[in-house]
Amino acid sequence: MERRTGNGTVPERLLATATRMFAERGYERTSVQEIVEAAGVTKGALYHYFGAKDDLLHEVYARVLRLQQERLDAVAGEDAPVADRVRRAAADVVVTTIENLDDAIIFFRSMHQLSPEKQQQVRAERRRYHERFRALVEEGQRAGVFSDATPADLVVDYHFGSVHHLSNWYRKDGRLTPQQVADHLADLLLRALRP
Amino acid sequence: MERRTGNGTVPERLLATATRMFAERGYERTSVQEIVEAAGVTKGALYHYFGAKDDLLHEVYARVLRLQQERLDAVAGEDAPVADRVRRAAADVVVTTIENLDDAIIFFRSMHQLSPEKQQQVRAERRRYHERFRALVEEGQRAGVFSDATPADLVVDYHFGSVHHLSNWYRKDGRLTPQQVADHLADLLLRALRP
Amino acid sequence: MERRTGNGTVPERLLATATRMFAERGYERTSVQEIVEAAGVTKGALYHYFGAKDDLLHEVYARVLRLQQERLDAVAGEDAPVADRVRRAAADVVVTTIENLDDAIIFFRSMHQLSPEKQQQVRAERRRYHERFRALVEEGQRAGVFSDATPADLVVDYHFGSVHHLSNWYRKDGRLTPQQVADHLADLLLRALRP
Amino acid sequence: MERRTGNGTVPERLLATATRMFAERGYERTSVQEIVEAAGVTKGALYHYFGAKDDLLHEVYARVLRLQQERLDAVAGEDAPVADRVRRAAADVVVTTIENLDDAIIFFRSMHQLSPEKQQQVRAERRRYHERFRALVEEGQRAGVFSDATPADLVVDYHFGSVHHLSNWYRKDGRLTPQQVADHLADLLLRALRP
DNA sequence: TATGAATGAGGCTTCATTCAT
DNA sequence: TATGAATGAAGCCTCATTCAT
Repeated sequence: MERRTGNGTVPERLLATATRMFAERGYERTSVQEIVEAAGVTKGALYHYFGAKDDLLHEVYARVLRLQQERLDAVAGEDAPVADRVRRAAADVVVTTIENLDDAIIFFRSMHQLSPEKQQQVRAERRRYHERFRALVEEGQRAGVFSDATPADLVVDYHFGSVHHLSNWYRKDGRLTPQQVADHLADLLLRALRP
Repeated sequence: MERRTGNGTVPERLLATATRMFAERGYERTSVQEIVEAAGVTKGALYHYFGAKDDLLHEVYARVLRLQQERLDAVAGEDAPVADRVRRAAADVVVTTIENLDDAIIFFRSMHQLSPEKQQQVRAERRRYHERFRALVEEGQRAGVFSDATPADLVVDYHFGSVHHLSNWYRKDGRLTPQQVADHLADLLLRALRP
Repeated sequence: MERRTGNGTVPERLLATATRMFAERGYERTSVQEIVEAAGVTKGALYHYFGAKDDLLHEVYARVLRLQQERLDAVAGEDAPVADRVRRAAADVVVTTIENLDDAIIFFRSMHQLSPEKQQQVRAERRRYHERFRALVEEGQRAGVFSDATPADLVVDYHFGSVHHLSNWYRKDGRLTPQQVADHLADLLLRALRP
Repeated sequence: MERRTGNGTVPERLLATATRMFAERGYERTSVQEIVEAAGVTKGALYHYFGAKDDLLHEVYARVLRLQQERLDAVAGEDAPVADRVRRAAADVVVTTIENLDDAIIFFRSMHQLSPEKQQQVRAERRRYHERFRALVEEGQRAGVFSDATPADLVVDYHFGSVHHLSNWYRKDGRLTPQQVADHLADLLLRALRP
């Protein structure tokens, strides 16, 4: 039976603590000892639930990827004009990224700390996400609602660059709400795609 | 007098080696021992020229920042319509980023490994660059050649996100040349800014 | 549970070994590597119990200070004429210093190797000891059993100089027993204090 | 020809700088690099004049020992009652110690940093000094002007303990002048020796 | 006389992981 | 399920000394 001493189960607490600390100081600068102390458990407990330190990191990636893929699949599958779906997908990924900014910071900074196999796996899932988004853009280009001056691949990378970059500049206490930022960035994308 | 064994002076060789290795495996996963072995010198020699491991990292940043600021200042100061200058600046930063992709990979991934003071310094210089670029966009907005639907700040972050992101997807052996990528990305920016 | 291989627990063995080696060769000339080898454990074990090399040194100081303060407090609080109490305190500190000569050697030679904070702390406790002893001398001066030709402060430093100096000349195999040395030194002090 | 760039010749400047730094931070915590920088010369220059770092330390010892032996020989050889000569010798060593407090700090703290041969040599010269002083005390004991309750050896160590200890408590800005301290300490010694 | 780049050995500390309990 | 003492490898850095110039 899982013990509960703070909020959530032990593995949940460990993952939440690790996420926060990895985002604050970086993966390599956060020791296992510090994580277990902050989570209020012992090393033995951590190794009971996670085989290695980088399993914690991998869990963060898995969580982010799962969430974003689900959101994209949902939006892409809606019954709406393609331009609307692209706009909503573009804005949605901004909002969820901001809402999980710690995850995003880790995501774009620590991937090379994963073991090669796990990196491979993460890259494959990211590609799947990219492909899905690209398909949406291409659908719009074929339909003539988007300019096809720029290859869809590049368009996707263009937009996702700005999403990654959020972790470098967005501040919770800034003057724009997550939704406002999302609307602006989606708007820039749509304007760039105007025929 | 500086000794030469191999190409360049010892500090040059150390910096070049470190740059390559930091880009390949990340700063934390590259040991000082590995750097000096690859550069063919001893640890003592490294510490004769660099006070600490993160001085090597700081040098990479200084080099990138100096180069990009110079290029931007040159382009921004030209005697040409503002839209042309923005397009050239936007494309130029893409080309120089691709030409120094190792630097870029390091730049966007390892800044938090710098000591707090060095981070401060780098952040200040980045801000200066950002401000210069933003001023250019605002100039275009005031002149009416660019839409002012989006705050100039956000526009700059939008574009620079895509520049940062280059280090995640651009491959030297891909099908687009650096100049082609640059033209596409600058074009996307300009299209997004159309009134 | 604490492991035992040899005499005492691991931290006890480490401290005993370090004390001996610091006294023999000095703190700076004793490496952590040598300590753990002599104690039959690994470096990791040492750092499991002591946060830094100078924690070992600090422990020596803490032990000496605690012991001497306890002895002084006990003697000073006795119900006996003040001259007797001073004589006993003066002799007692000589005996315990000789009985812990390694500690004493370290004490008077290595204090400046402690971190500034730990030095501060040690200094504060030494002062407390000094004050207690000085109060005793002043009591005798006020009572007229001691000459007040010399400030009590100086008297205390005079006597303690000879205690410190023991670590420079006393040899276990010399012709005087610890008690004989103690009696002589206490006698010198009391004779110097005769009105 | 010896170059002069600051005050004194290069070797003089080096020795003066090293003395100050050894006293302030300790021998081991002062690097050769720091000494040469503070003295305004280069490493090559230091090694031109001194064969090794610990030659600097040895010079400090040689200087102290030479000076004190000269003073003691002069006082002891005077034509005056033995009690007066002892009092003057006892006071004189206090004054010269305070006047060269840096030397004294080093002397009583760093001897074990010398090479074994140099330690041996220093010990031999100290013994010579000790013997001369002891002879003086014994002369007084035989003459009946001093009590012989305490062995002369112990009397000398008693007094010299207080001299060593000066480096632990004496402050230039304290309320007693060097001469006052010297008089008090010599007085304590003479009072202790009263028959 | 002096330079200062370079050496090479060694110093202290950190840390992910294991394992007997 | 968990503990936490212990391991062992590796990490960054310091420094006295040498030597070609």
